Amino acid sequence: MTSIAREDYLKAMWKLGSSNIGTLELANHLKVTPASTTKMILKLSENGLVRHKPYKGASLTEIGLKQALSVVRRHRLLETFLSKTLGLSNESLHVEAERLEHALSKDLENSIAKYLNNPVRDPHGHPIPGPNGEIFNNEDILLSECPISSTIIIRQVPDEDSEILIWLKHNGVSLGQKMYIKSKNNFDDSLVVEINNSLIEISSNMSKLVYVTIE
Amino acid sequence: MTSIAREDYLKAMWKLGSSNIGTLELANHLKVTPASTTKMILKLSENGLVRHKPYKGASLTEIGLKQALSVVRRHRLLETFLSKTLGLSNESLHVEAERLEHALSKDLENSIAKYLNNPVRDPHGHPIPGPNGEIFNNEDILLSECPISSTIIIRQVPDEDSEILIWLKHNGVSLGQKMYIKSKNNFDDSLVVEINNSLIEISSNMSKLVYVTIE
DNA sequence: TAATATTATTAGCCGTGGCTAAACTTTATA
DNA sequence: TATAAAGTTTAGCCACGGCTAATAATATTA
Repeated sequence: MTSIAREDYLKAMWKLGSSNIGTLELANHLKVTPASTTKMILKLSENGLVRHKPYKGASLTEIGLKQALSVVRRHRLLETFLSKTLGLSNESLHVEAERLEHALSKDLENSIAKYLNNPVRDPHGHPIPGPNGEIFNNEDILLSECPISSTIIIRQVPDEDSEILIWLKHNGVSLGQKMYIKSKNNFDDSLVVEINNSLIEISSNMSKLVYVTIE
Repeated sequence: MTSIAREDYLKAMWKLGSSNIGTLELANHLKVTPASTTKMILKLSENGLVRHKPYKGASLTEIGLKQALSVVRRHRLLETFLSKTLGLSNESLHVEAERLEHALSKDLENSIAKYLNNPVRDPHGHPIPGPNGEIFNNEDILLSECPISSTIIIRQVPDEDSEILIWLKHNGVSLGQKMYIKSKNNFDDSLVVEINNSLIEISSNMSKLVYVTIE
């Protein structure tokens, strides 16, 4: 009744937000056709994991959400585990965890969590849901929404799309890093920030993928 | 074209020996019906991984063998890795590795092998095939075949069937352990061995599952 | 050797999770 | 508001990997 495909759908829905997820949106995210997506949504709906209003969109039920968070937990624990033991680069962590997350038993999940001292953030700074789906209160805000002249600390970077990760690394942007926001370009919303006494420009797209706290 | 099921068939065939593997035998090992097994054998045969003579039995081709050994390598590396990092008990290692082995990328396999310094034996003493299927010359012999009055060292214990593992542990039989073979019962082939100055009886079944070297 | 038991294969079904093509809603635009 | 475009669903196909029931080949044993 659970399967890799189903877990992938649930996780994708969780990533796409809380309600009214479009079939096309979900299909694109999973790289399958909309027809396949509709079919799966109906299946998950029958099983009480998803709410679905035809032509209007879908969303996770409580049970579906819990299962989605279980997958996310396994994913992020695996990233943390592989990072700590093997020292894999941040760019490769995601894709490896993506394959392994479906094969992790509850026992092994528990062992890994214990080994890591029940971490609440993964190597990208993302919160790791607890064993019952509890997620700590996440007060981080998007870099793009920070006021000018504030000093901020990088808290979360994406785990997918390794190009961005490589760009970030190349420009010395890593978790825990402090930056000072110098100015914002009103035309394209790009930022100029000071980091280690040097100035770098951060595009609007980029600044919408990075979460920070204001110091 | 590869899949979990196919990998399971290949690995099972490897375990069952080199040639003329019966459909029923394979089916029982995999806990599927003989009909399913025939079907899969035909598929694998079409793909050049298996040789098959109808009603006569099946065996792995060179390519099939290589793929089987790749699965075995992943399995044994995972057991070694989980044992070293998480300190899992020998009894639980097998079942966890069984699930993960199919989700291990070549990259991650390499990382783990490197991390472990390219081990040639897993925690049960089984040889770990190399990245191209090379397996070191295994000179261990079955405990059941040792002459009386020989001193031997335990080299390999089963990784499945945790009852046996628990019995072994309970009786102080672990890898590297020395024993002296006192006597053999000619009726049931059970052995009496001396281990840490105490005598234990080892049934014939058991002694056919443990590999040793003679000191 | 003939009857029987064992083992293997074939035929045909099922659920899963993809796909394409066609039909149907909803939304946007002229 | 009528039409076009975009998004969604349905219908029907396919490969995979199970299953049962029926048939066929091989082995055993009387």
